[in-house]
Amino acid sequence: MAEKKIRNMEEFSAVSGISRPTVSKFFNNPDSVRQTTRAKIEAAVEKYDYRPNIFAMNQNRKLTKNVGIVVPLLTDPYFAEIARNLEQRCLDAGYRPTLFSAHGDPALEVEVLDNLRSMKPAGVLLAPLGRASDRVALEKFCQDVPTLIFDSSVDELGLAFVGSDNFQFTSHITDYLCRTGEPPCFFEMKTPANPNAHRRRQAYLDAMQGFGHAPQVISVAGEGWGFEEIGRLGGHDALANRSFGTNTILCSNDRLAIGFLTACYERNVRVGRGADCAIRVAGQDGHPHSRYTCPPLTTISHDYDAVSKQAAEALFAAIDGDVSPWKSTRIEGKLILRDSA
Amino acid sequence: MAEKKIRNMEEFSAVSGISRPTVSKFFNNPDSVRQTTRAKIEAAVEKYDYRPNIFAMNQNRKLTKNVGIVVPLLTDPYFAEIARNLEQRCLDAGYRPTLFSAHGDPALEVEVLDNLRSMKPAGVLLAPLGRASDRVALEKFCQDVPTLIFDSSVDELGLAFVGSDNFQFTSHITDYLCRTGEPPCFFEMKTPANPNAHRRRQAYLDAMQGFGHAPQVISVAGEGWGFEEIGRLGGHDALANRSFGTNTILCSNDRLAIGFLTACYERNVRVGRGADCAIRVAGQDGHPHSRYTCPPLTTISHDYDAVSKQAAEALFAAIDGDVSPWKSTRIEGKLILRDSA
DNA sequence: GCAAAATGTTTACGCGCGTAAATATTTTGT
DNA sequence: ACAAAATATTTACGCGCGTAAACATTTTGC
Repeated sequence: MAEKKIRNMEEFSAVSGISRPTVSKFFNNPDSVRQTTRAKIEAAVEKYDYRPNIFAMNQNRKLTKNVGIVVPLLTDPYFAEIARNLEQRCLDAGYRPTLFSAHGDPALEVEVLDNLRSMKPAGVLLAPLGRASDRVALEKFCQDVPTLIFDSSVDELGLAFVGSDNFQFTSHITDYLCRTGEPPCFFEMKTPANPNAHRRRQAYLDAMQGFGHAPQVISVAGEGWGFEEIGRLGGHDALANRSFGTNTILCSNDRLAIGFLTACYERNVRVGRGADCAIRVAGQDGHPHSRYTCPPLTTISHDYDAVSKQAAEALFAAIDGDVSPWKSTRIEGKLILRDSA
Repeated sequence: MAEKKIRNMEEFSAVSGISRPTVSKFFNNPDSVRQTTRAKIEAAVEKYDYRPNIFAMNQNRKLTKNVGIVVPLLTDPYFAEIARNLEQRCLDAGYRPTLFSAHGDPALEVEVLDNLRSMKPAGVLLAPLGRASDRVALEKFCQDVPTLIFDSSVDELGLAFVGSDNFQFTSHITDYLCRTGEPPCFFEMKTPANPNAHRRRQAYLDAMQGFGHAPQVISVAGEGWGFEEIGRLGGHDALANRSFGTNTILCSNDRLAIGFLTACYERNVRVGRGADCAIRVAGQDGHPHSRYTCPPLTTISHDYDAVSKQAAEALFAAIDGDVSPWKSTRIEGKLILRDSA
């Protein structure tokens, strides 16, 4: 290092002893040049700390190495965690990931996609807002940009869908709850943000029927993405009105459960599976925080690794020209037994 | 809309009836052209949905409108929240923010900065990893790119520092705890990730001395960014060994406190300020999750709005040519009284 | 060792826009 | 209404790199 500063690929090609077009090829794909020349170029890169100008690079290439990662709400640790996972996979595959969040706002989601479009991304990993999304805008975007939908499915949008198997999630945990105590009531938002919630409710109803139990769904009011507060307030109401027919509550998701646990605490309702406990509470998602509630929350966890792996690989395959038809991949969750149920 | 597609600024200038250089000026700064021409261009933008190619735009401009926002760990809701705040302010000011996370890894932090450099950002808002950061790399970066440091100060790095007043944080909450019950013990990590922790410990020691109480610091082992688990494990140890001289625990930060509360729960230690409670626990940060612990966590909260506002404004001022000398702005926190203490 | 295949070099052009200079047109102040 | 100031237009070049074509060189297989 510490040689004179290289200003552009022309100068770099001079000092590296390799012609500019070949250098250009190298930066597009190091494997596209001979091993010996690759070594020479890499040595020069090391020595002169040269990097091609990304703006000039991307200007003429029809497809860049950019990949957009869009989530509905980055302040939700679940999305932050899956985004982190995806980001790493993009990096490992030689792409340049960029993170975006709609922050729960449909207008912002559209804005983000518009912005993304101008980056000519090779592909996009998109977790839509769900119900609130501007369907037309999403469809238009997916027509222009190879987009893989994850977390929350919207019809047959994009290249494919990869997410968790919400039916299995709820079946499995309902099953567990039924076999270890009273059958659960289902605690959910009346107007959930995304369609996974509907699947979970349906899976609950199916599972209860399978067991021959009468299902009971408690739907609480509340809009937006402040799930904990919705769960807390709704929990207070439901507990005050003795809405629950059994002593077991299955929440539609962990954030709702976290709020519900707070309501229980505030009402002095002891939660857990011990003899001295009044109710059992379970969540769904394997939220990073669920380990640290009091009591620690029994839940069924997304397989973060598997979801992000399948999603990333499917997108990369599509970018590389794979034109398999739309399909939906749903990955099973794992039950995490803790003290709350 | 729905006219033929405009391919570049040349074509756009034709249909808008304004010369290309003027159109170019407009996109650089809409206020730099006459109102009448601005209206014409904006009408054409609306009609043809044209947007200049950002790669071509940024190629020749010495300074782009890009702003990087770098945090140590985006999966921490505290950083996610402050990043969201900053992002919005950048957008409002007409910049193009891009979010980055070092994911707790010093090597990744350097990589992020390297990546950022190639984006020729007008400025960067950087919350360093802290102790683990590659000091030399940071300094070099700050020399090349106008960088405002926030959250965690590193000497007199960058343009300026904006963050919370950690001395005030700890003084204030120590004060509160002393006046409402037994004086607090201080619960912290032995090798904290960032320098704020040292300030907090010192502020605790000072405050206790001011009250004439004997301070007691419990430093627990643990590396990395899994604060909750460190707090939980350390909490178990400390409780088992009866390390606490008083019934009041002030945690160095909320995530540590959250883990500590879990340890209390697991050991059947009742937390709160009621007569039937064994200990009081308080945190520091106003973590988004602190409202939903059991019991809800008494803490002292960052003024997210004020920090992000001051940080963003200071950066924008510097970008606009303001060359005021380095300074440190520290913003006071607000006590949030809840049930835990 | 030789021809075929693979890879590299030379040359040349274009991408879409920033920007400078000279000139033309409009707006402003009085 | 007129000169001065402000703003637009015309013309032209350059940024740094992608990429195509024709050609030269190296590598590979047998």
